[in-house]
Amino acid sequence: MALPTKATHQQTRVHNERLVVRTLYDLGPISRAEVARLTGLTRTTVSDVVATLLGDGVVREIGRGPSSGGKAPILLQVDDDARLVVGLDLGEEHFAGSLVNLRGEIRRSVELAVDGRDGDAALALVFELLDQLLDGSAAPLLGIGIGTPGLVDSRTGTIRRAVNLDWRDLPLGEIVAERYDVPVNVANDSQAAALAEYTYAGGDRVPNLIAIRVGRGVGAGLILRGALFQGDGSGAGEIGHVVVDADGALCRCGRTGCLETIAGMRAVEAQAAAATGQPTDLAAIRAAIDGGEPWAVAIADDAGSALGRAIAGLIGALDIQRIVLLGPVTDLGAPWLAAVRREAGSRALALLADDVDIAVARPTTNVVIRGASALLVARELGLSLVR
Amino acid sequence: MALPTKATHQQTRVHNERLVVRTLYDLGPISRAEVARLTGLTRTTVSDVVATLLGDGVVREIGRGPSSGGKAPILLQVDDDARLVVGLDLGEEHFAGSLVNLRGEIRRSVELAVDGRDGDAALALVFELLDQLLDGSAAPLLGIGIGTPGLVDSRTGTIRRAVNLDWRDLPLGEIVAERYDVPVNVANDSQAAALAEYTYAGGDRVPNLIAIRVGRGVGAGLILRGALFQGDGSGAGEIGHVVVDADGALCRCGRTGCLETIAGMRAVEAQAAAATGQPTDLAAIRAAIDGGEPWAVAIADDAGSALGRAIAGLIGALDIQRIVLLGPVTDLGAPWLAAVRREAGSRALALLADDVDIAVARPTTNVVIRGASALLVARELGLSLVR
DNA sequence: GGCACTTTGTCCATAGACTGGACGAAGTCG
DNA sequence: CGACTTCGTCCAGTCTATGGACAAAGTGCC
Repeated sequence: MALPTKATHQQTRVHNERLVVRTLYDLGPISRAEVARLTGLTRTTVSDVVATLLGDGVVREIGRGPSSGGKAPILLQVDDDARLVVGLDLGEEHFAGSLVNLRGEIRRSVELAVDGRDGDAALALVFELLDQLLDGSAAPLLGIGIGTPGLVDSRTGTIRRAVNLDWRDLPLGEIVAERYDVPVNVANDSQAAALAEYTYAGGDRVPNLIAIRVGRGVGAGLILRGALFQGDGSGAGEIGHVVVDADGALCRCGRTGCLETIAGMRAVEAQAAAATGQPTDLAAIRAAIDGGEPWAVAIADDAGSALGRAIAGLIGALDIQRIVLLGPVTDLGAPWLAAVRREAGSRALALLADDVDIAVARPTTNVVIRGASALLVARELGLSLVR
Repeated sequence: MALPTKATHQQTRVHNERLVVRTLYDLGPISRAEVARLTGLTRTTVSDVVATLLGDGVVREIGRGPSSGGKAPILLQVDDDARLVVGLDLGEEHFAGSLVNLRGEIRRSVELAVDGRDGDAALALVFELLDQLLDGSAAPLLGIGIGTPGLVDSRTGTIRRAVNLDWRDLPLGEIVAERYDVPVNVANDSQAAALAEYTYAGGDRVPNLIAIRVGRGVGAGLILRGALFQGDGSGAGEIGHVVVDADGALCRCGRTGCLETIAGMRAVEAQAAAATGQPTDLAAIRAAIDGGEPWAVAIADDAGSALGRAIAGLIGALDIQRIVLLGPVTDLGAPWLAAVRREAGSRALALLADDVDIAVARPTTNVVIRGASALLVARELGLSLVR
């Protein structure tokens, strides 16, 4: 059994520094005195820590706040652009990347077409993307976060399997870290989404959260006790291939009746095509739902129900109250979401299900990029997201 | 959002003290110098900490070891009986308890029949059990660990719901802690079992583990990243009430078709009664299975299959490779276990399912008692099992 | 046996970091 | 305008880890 590390004064300091930064980040702009009250640290210590942070440029004084009967407080704020991170989204058709600030706001973006490249050629494309992004960037770079489909071991930064790029056990994190000399974190796309939801939740952050991405595939990212949970083989959250109907349709994974074959984007589109007699994409289905077409509503209900049943299983197993849905299929709108909630609520222990909040994420430019960047932003804030 | 706590010097000290104790506990008898090398602490600090521990009686000097070319080291060892903890198992028919030493060895046991008591009378019985156990005990008591059926919030020690004892939102931990003036930890029986499997696994300890207890109810205890995971509402692992067949039998929770109504002990016995036309308990079913009776094998297969499907969901969601089964229903033996493995293996992503090890726990004297005690032993060693 | 060398455990001065009280600065309120 | 409050800083004090020095107690070689 590996022994944990000893405790030193430096660690105490680092811990408290991060505590102060995080407090300012989440609840800012606030004064030193307020930070002291919130954290339990003395005003002396907070002042000392803040002096360091001001010196590093991570925090700024932005003037006086309203007095509450005494001297007016000097308000402090994290300088969102004091540090930058890179977030990459290695998608199936495009490699996209952005420079992102501490608040997850995108400052510059680059996108390159994959054009069927794989293996080493795909790796070279990653380098090109990074070079373009970093060229002439101003603020110090905290690190690089990478989101990719497939099975990823975030602790080592290894891509265990990414079918379309023909990568297998590729130590991508290590390779990139060496080339650019900054920390690198790698996660799959559902996990990245969960990290984004968690990190950028602001004061509304909760320690346990499930983000479910419903697109071509169905996958979940689990944040448990404030950190990404990946399980023993990096496969935690791979709920898309749990068999929900043994007599169901053949799945690309080789089994039949996986959740993906009922709730996934392709399944939904195939159902719609069968109903209309012609190829029908999600947008068309949504339009039909809005137009009140019964077949479209029924399809949304079916897909949502299947997902809801899977979520009920998650609730029973983990008792997590915040569940965020995202991905293309969420476009199916209210009837779909209602079906998800109905099934999730009625198939788990009532005492647990009643407190669950299932919602669709605010659509943002690029969740994967933001999530990938979150890995590094969180590190600066002392939220060790990967353990 | 609850802010984490600040770091202080005292915490540094506590951390290092525990680090030293754990090193001695796991690798004992060794010298101060060796501890310093293993932990990275200076010899000065280790000496200082050890002085405290000697004063507390937790550690003993047991003479000189062999020299390796210099002054012979003074060997140190944790005194296994320097502290005791109490583990309680509040079962449906009996309340059992034991005094346990730091190594998990049972020193004294007491068992009292419940005889239908509930509410305050049941609470009084807990007190009587504890009084008998503690009467005349020598070594200082570290604390009391309690395992009980039902929904338990381990952080606060509150029993949220225990149907058969008619307890609801009972702050059992607080009550007992106040009466005996020691720390108290409360966990439900599945969680206690998981903790026992984890803590006393010896060199075979893995950070992620699921223990599933199949008796009258079906419940799981989750050890994730080396700590008990309870979810947002203390209900993590309550898989017995996930609906697996919406058209199934009525469950005591009010819904229909919960896992418990198919895989639980009562369901199995009811099936058997229907097949034989007379009341048939688990032992009788087991005998019938051993005798090759088709109806009995079919019942075992049905019950095992349902549990296996639920486990497949867990594997997909969490990718945990060590799953331990325990409780009365495991007596159904090989056909049941085979069904569990078959369904679990064929209904989760093959890449994940292939590495999973599903086994029945070695029957031990009392898993719940040992698990409950583990909570406190681990605390002394600085393995925070509950977070 | 004597000497050089190693290892152990302790002592002591020092440094890093938090604490708590005191104090001036800068507000509010009557 | 004076009493009171709040903010931020300063300073002395305390806790705890650190690193070097040193005596004690071994081993090994000549």
